[in-house]
Amino acid sequence: MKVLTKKTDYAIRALLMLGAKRGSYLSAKAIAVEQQMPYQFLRGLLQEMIRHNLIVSKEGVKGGFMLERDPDEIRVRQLIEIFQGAVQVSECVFRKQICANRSRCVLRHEIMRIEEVVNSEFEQVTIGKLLRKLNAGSNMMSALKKEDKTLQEG
Amino acid sequence: MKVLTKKTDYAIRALLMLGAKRGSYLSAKAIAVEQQMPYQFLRGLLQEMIRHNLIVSKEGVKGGFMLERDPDEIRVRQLIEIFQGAVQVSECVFRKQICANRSRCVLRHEIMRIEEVVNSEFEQVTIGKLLRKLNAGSNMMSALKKEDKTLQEG
DNA sequence: TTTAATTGATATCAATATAGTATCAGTTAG
DNA sequence: CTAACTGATACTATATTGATATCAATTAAA
Repeated sequence: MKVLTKKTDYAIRALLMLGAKRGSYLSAKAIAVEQQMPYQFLRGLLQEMIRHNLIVSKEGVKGGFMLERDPDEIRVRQLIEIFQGAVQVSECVFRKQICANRSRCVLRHEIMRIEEVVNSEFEQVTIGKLLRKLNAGSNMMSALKKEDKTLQEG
Repeated sequence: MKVLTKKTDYAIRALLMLGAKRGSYLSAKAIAVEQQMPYQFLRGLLQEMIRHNLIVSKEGVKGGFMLERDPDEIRVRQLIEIFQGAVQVSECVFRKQICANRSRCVLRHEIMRIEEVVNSEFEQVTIGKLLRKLNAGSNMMSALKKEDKTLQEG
């Protein structure tokens, strides 16, 4: 069971880079190299994010992409919805319809409850929050490097 | 983002049927017909569950499958692990390895936290619990039918 | 004004995962 | 003996995921 697909993973990391360079344009190539992602694949993701008004672009030399919204307003939940579709339990049947199969119903109900838990968790993770952790951590890393060889797990 | 695949969905519902008929053998065919699942596909799932000691089987005429363990000890989390693999975030890298990419690290850490929430939720849902809901609900359904046309959502 | 660095748009492909089917051998109750 | 079963396994189809390729349009700068 995979929580994040490559698309979402790449998209989030691209946004983190854009969030760290707010105000200036960053090219797809620069992101792809830095984050080690397939260039053309990433470009597709960036275009998708433009369509969802998360970022803007500028064509031509010195062009690139720039964060459009406040990083604290960009939620991982939305990114999951864009790139993986909304979290959903097996097939959705119409509301107020008679349950063809009772056990299916009970199971669905239970899963829907968990689904909401998951959604609210992802709702709370924003690009802004991740950026702050990123910054806080980089100091921690250096500190760790000096006093201990044990680094963070990959 | 699909939480349960058909495999897990079918497996759980098959277990619910077996749980409702504890002590006697139920054939794959009976389950497939009642639950409207593809017969051969279901058989594969049942065999997988035998391998994991969740159920036992008897060959020949009047053979079939029977629940091996206490329904309260069969957790949806385990079924997800069997049929969809353990919940995991993008690719796993070895522990205590140096983080090649810091943003990947931070992201992973956050997702792992949510992953644990999801796991503990699914850990708490057992076949036993679902069975009790199933029984509780069937009464409710009849009650509803009498006083109101509004039935449960599919 | 030409050129190189860029995005826009889109087509295609490969790999993997999911869902489902088919077949045949072995077991067993009646 | 036979029909109703499971065991085992091979196969197919479809969908999803991940990735590549191509060409036109735009733009900063030499």
